[in-house]
Amino acid sequence: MHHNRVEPQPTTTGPAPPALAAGSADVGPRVRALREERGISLSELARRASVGKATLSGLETGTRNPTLETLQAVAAALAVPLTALLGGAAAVATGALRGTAVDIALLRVFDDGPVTYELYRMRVPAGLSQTSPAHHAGVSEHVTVFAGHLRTGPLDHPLLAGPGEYVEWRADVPHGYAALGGTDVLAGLLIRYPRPAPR
Amino acid sequence: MHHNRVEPQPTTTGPAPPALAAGSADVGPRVRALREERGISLSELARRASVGKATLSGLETGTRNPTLETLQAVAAALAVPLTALLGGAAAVATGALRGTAVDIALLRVFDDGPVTYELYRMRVPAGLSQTSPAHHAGVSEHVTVFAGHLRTGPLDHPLLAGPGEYVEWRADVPHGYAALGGTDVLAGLLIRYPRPAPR
DNA sequence: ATCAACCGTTCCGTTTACGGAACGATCGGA
DNA sequence: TCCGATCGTTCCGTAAACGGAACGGTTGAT
Repeated sequence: MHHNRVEPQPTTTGPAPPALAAGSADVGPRVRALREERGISLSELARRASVGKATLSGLETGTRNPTLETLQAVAAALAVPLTALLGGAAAVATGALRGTAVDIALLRVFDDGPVTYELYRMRVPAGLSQTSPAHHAGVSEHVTVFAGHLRTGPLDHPLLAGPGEYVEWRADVPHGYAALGGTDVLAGLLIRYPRPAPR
Repeated sequence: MHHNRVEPQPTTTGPAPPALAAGSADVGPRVRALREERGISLSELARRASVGKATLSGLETGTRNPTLETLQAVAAALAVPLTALLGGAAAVATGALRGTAVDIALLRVFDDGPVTYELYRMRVPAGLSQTSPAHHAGVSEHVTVFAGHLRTGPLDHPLLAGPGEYVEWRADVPHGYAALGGTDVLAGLLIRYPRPAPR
């Protein structure tokens, strides 16, 4: 590793960042996979991206710590979004796993002044269901179903949504999620928190 | 610029990649915005991310070309996905810079085997419209409208979608986005890039 | 008015990612 | 069986990103 100084922790202010494993950096294997998928050689890709073979070799084998510029050049030569090289990598600090039946991943938090939005991608395995306790007053949930058939919303007033459909409800009561029929449900979930706690 | 050698073009094989404007690298402003959103100082963020103030200053002002490691450390300290720092950056090889009318933010990339998905949140100001050039063959776009009324899709076969509605189309032709009526359109946009399209 | 604390930038020596040029290995065609 | 072409890795000098320390500017308490 590189700049992992031992940090005697002068810590004037903050309690220092969480350890957060370097993680997220299987960029090398990803690039190599994308390249081989296209059936082109390391030399050829280096040529197309206008980077040195040494650079690309070091990137793929993980023995170097590439610059943004290098990553951009390689992504362009592979004709993929730059972000594809960093892929599932995301591994956010906040990554929240909520319960077992529902596979839910926090995509992004928007802090729009007096309101906070949390955007999730949610997958409910076929036939499974899960309940969730009430949130604070004013919180609402907004679900867009992409695949499967979902029963969701307050436990005493459930809502149904199929592919392409959108439902929303006030989430200050206990609510649930259930996948109906034989297919998994894939959906986007947006939770709106009025007047949230900072951070 | 940095490694923009004049390229006498030995060109054994490929015709070399398109120029591809460095683009995509408004990383600095984005980091600064995220930091100020949280109300923390440059010094404080540098401390939390365990990077030098000089490094962070150079990153935010765009006078340095950060390494992946630096970007990861900063993203972690900001508690956002690494991809969020590269955000609208998505300006891919597809050359799809989406211009001024549509305010579009990359939320997340899913790399599911042979396909890449990009999830965006999109806002089209009331009354405005914008067109976008064709993407690669096989690329499709999927829009879920949350608010407002959107006219979108291929220029010669436009689609309409109101709140909660979902539309999709093949994006390998020129297409557009327009907000109808008096309200802004807020929508989720999912772009699907099928993988292998080697030369 | 003074001063300590902090801000963001700039300077500087060290570390390291960079491209080019080697290297041995592998593969086809003469 | 050569042998030229290309493969991916390694070596090397250069360019630049790095962290630390200084800088001047601003703020708030004494």
